[in-house]
Amino acid sequence: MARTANTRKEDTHEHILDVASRALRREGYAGVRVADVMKEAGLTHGGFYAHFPSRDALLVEALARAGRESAAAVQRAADARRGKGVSPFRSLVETYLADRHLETIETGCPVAALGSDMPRQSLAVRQASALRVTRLIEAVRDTLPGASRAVAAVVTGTLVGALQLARALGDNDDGRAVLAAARDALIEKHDHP
Amino acid sequence: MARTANTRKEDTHEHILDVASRALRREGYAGVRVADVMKEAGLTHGGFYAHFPSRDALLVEALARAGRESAAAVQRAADARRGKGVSPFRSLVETYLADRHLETIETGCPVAALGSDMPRQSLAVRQASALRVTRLIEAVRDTLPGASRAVAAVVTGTLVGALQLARALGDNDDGRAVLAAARDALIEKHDHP
DNA sequence: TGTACATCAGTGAACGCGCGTTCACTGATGTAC
DNA sequence: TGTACATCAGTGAACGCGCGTTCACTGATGTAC
Repeated sequence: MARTANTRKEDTHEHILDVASRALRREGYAGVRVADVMKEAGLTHGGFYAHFPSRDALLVEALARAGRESAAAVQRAADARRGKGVSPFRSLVETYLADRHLETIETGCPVAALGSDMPRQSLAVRQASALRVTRLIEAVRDTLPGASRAVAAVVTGTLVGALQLARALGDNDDGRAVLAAARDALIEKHDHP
Repeated sequence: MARTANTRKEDTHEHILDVASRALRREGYAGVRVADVMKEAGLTHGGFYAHFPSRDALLVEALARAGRESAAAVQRAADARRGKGVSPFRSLVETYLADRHLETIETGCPVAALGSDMPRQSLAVRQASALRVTRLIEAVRDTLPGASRAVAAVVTGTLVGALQLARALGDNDDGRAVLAAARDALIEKHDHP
C-alpha cells in the first residue's frame, strides 16, 4: 500500500524533526549540523535531502515543533497544578521559572533558548521565530484575565529574560536566586484570584 | 624606544578589539570570524595570532570590552537626561529600551545581544559572560535606591527580555510596542522620586 | 651623522578539518499478472 | 500463490567551500658604535 510506504517515511521525518528540535534548543541555531542530527536519529546524512530541501528548512520546521512541544509541556504541568486550586497564571510562572528549567533547555522554551540569535537568521527562520514570540505572548495573555497584549508582552519579557540571566549565571545559587525573585515579583504583581 | 613599538602594537590590538566587540554583538558568538575581523580592521588574518592566542581569547576580551563600552554609553545618555531632572532609573530605562536600540545592536548591550547563547560557550567565555550579567544587574541596582539584588535582577530580566522580544518581532510597530509597554511598566512600578 | 645590524609588526600561502550538499547505488518493500 | 518488475527509503563516497591555525618571509623601525 502506498499509505504504508508514506507512513514509514513520515515516521522517519517526524523522528528527524524530534531530534532536531532538541538539538536546536541544546546547541542553538549555529549548532545544528545535518550530519549530527541524522546520526542521532540513527540514519546516515545522505538521506537528509529526501526529507528536507535544505538545512534552513529543517530549522524552520524544528523551531515550530519545539514551540508547540514546549507550549504543550507547560500546559500539562500547569493543568496538573490547577487541579490543586492554583491559578493558571501562577501555574505558568512556577512552571516556566522552575529551577528544573535551568537544566532542561533541550525540551524547554525555544524563545528563551534562542531569543538573542533570532534576528540573525535567514528570512524564513526569522519569520518562524517571530511567530513563536507572538504565540508565547498569547499563551501568557490567556492566563491573565483581562490583560492587554502590552501587559502580556512585558510579563513574557520578564519570563524569558529572567530564565536567560539565570542560565548565564549558571545552574547554581546565583541562577536559582534570579528565578525565585522573578517568580515572586510576577506573582505578587499579577496574581489576583 | 621600546615604548613606541609597544604603543603601535597596542594601538592595533585595541583596534582589532574594537572591531571584534562590534562584530560580536552584530553577528553573535558563532558569527565572529578571525579573517573577517582582521579584514575589517584593515589587516591580514595571519597577524591575528601575534595579538591573541586563540579565537576564544578574542571572544573573552571582546565581550569584556563590549560590556564596558555599552555601560559607558548608557551612563552618558543617562547623565544627559539627568541634567533635565529625570531620575537615574527612568533615564536608564528610557535609554536601554529606546526605539533606537532596536537597530543599534552592534554598539548596544552584549547581554541582550548574546544572552541565549552564553551557556553554550567555552568555560572562559561563559565566565566572562556571567561577569557581564552580574555587572549589568549591579548597574541597574545602582539606579534603584534601596533595592535588593533580587529586585534589580528581575528588572534586568525585563530589560533584556523585552529588548530581545522586540528585536525578534522586528524593527516595526510590533517590536516598538513591546519596548513602550516595558518602559511604562518599569517606570510605573519602580520610579518613585 | 652615518652605517651595519637587530628587532618588530604584519604578510600571504598553506595546512587540516568539518560542514552542507549531491549523486550513483543498494536492499527492502510493494505491485502486476 | 508465485514470479518478474517497479518503486521507495536510505547508504556512503565525493564535491567544493570556509574556517582556525601555522609559518617562513618581508619591509619598516629602532639600536650600537
